[in-house]
Amino acid sequence: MRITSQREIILEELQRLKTHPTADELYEVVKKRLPRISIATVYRNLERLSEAGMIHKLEYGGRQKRFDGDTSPHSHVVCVRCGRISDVETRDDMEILDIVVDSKGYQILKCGVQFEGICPFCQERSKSKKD
Amino acid sequence: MRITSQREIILEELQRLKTHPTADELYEVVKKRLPRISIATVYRNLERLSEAGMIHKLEYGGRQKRFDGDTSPHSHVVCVRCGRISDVETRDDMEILDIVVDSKGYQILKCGVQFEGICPFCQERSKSKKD
DNA sequence: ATATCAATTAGTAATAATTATCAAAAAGGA
DNA sequence: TCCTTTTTGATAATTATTACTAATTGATAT
Repeated sequence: MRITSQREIILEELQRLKTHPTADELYEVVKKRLPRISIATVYRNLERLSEAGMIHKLEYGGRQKRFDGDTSPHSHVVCVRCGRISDVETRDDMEILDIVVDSKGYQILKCGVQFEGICPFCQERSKSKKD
Repeated sequence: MRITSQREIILEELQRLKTHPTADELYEVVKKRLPRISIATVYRNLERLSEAGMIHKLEYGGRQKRFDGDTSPHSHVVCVRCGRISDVETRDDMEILDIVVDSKGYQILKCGVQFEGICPFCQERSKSKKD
């Protein structure tokens, strides 16, 4: 993957923001440093960077994808009204109620374990395509 | 909320399916019993029914929303490739590894706690609108 | 430093999913 | 039955994202 100024700055700005921005929110920020950048470049690079594991794509809440420049393991809280995402601090010594109370002012409605993986159909598809 | 045949059948068919269908998948199923139904009616009712808490709207994975007619507490596994969602059995006597192994053939990549709530901004907005 | 060539870009068109609009139809009382 | 409000079907509009293409750029070999 080649290094371009667009790619570098998109990554830099995403890592600096702690807000889990949408593609267009990040576009507005990056545009201040690269006024001629295209929104398509932002989408493309967010996709490539997340494929490379350098950032995380968050597909919870709302219809817009959000992105996280912090790839260290941590939990999120999603606003069911506006789709905003914030980090939730979960240390080993914390009770679940401490987490809920300490959750950045969010009124917590629900919490649960979320699994991500590859379904049997997509596994089968990968095998036949040998990728 | 008035009872219409469209609303009844949408709810019935969603509760019968265990696949967490998208709106258009459910539309195809419902059309067999109500051939003249509009896709907009399906979208509208899924929204109303989930506001009423009679079904759950699942906004994980992929760009299409999925819906669950089973409102009892349970966990999900999301396919990162195709967005398919399946239930995950999590009994109190199960170790996390049992869950992972027993997860309907999914190859589990990630699991973590997911919180949902209302962010401070949306709480404030509710107050001023008095709803 | 220059030539080469695949990767990447800007700009924009196309697509996909969902929501909005509106006149007509149906629901649930009075 | 009549009346009012909700809901519907059909379709237009919107939103978010992806696809396309000619031009540009980055990395490498010369």
